[in-house]
Amino acid sequence: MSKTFAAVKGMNDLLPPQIEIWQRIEGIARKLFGRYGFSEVRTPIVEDTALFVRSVGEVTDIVGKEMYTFIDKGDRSISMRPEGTAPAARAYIENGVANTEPLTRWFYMGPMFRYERMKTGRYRQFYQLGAEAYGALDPAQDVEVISLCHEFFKQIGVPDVVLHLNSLGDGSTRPAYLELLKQHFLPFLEVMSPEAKLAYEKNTMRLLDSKEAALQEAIASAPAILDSIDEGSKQHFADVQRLLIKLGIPFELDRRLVRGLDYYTRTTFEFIYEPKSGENALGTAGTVCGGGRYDRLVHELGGPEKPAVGFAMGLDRLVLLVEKLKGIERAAPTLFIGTFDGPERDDAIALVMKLRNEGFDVDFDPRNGKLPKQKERASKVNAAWFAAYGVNEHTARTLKIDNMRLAPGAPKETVEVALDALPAWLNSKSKTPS
RNA sequence: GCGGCUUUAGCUCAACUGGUUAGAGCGCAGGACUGUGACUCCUGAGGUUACCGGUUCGAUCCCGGUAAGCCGCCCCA
Repeated sequence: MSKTFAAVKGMNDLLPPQIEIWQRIEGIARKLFGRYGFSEVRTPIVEDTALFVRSVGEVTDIVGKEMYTFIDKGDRSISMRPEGTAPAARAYIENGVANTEPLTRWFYMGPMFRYERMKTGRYRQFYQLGAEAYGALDPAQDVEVISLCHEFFKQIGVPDVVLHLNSLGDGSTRPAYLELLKQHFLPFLEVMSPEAKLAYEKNTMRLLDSKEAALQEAIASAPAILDSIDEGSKQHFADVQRLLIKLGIPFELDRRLVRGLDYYTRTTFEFIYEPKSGENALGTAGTVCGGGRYDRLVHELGGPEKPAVGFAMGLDRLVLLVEKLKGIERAAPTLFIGTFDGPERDDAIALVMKLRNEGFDVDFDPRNGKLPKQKERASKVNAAWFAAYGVNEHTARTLKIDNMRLAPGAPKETVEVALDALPAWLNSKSKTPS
């Protein structure tokens, strides 16, 4: 016996029937994002390590300890992308897109890689769907992007996703605010865990979304960044809220929402799954989408001064929710054709292929076998209709087609359709899957 | 990275305080019914009890290690 292999920890096979959920979600995304004016881009899985160090931030966990980094044969430091914003920005700059159009709206979907401790909905190879809008400073751009997320959750059928909103300001007032925060948390240094102390030193704002029990009181009384941001950002944020209300998109102001990546400025938001009743299938990993404005990133990466807003959604979590909430809707053939031994079998097979090539969902059992078995198979794949094709049908040029979606015990329903009339008949049936 | 829990058939789970052919339901395969599914009945296949080691006359059960999965922290989508 030779050794059997298992997928690398944290990386999963996506197989039928679950894959159908992925395809459905991705299909909805392509249509909806397209309608919002966003075009798809695909960037490489790996990038120069320095790209992520510069954009995501050297002290973040993502860059500090979670990247899959290696030296390639040309002695370059390469990293598998841990997120999609930096690669998109790199592509935007490298291809000089800003020179060809003043406003650019992109979306991407694909695998990202982070070496993390696994949990439900959190894997080392995970899938993100993200959007980036470059070139508009106007609050309308923030709101367009948020509206896109909002509508997307609606269309894929995931309710109870709550929009949390905050603003981090344009950065000019941040040093002063950080000083204020440090003052505030100073008396609590003794009760902090080592991790929290580290955060205090390196990334003080992160303390605001810590779940440490000893810090909850300190967090509740901490100064809000919203109170110390610059006037321009305040006005911007007010406009964003006004527009959201106009669009009927509910939101909650969340002063603790700071987000981890260094590049965020002004508006930041998260969509968090918060079911009103019952268990939360995602536990504490309820953030299903995170995003915001990053007006300086493009310039900091060597590009032109271009403001930008974007977000990234974790598809793994959404698939989990859709599966739990709606189950899996399998694609099913409209018509299943049973075959027999004998010369007419070739004609039956030819008929199946012809109908398929004309655009109909028609299936058969390539193993042939007994007719009851074939009909059982038709039932298993949830075919809507079943017809045998043998010598009788071949000479009569007519199929007797049984309805396979009757309630158990209901009287049989059989229709006779001439072979020539099959395409027309299928056309009338193909849009009625129970 | 830290703390805790878990792992038995393809799936969901059993097996008294360690006791010798590890069971069930679902699913899968075949038959009852050689040209018509579902319901019913019968039959069958499928397990080194995650892996490695220890204690014991004897381990699915107790102990240790490893791996994978789950919960919380951390982090984040």
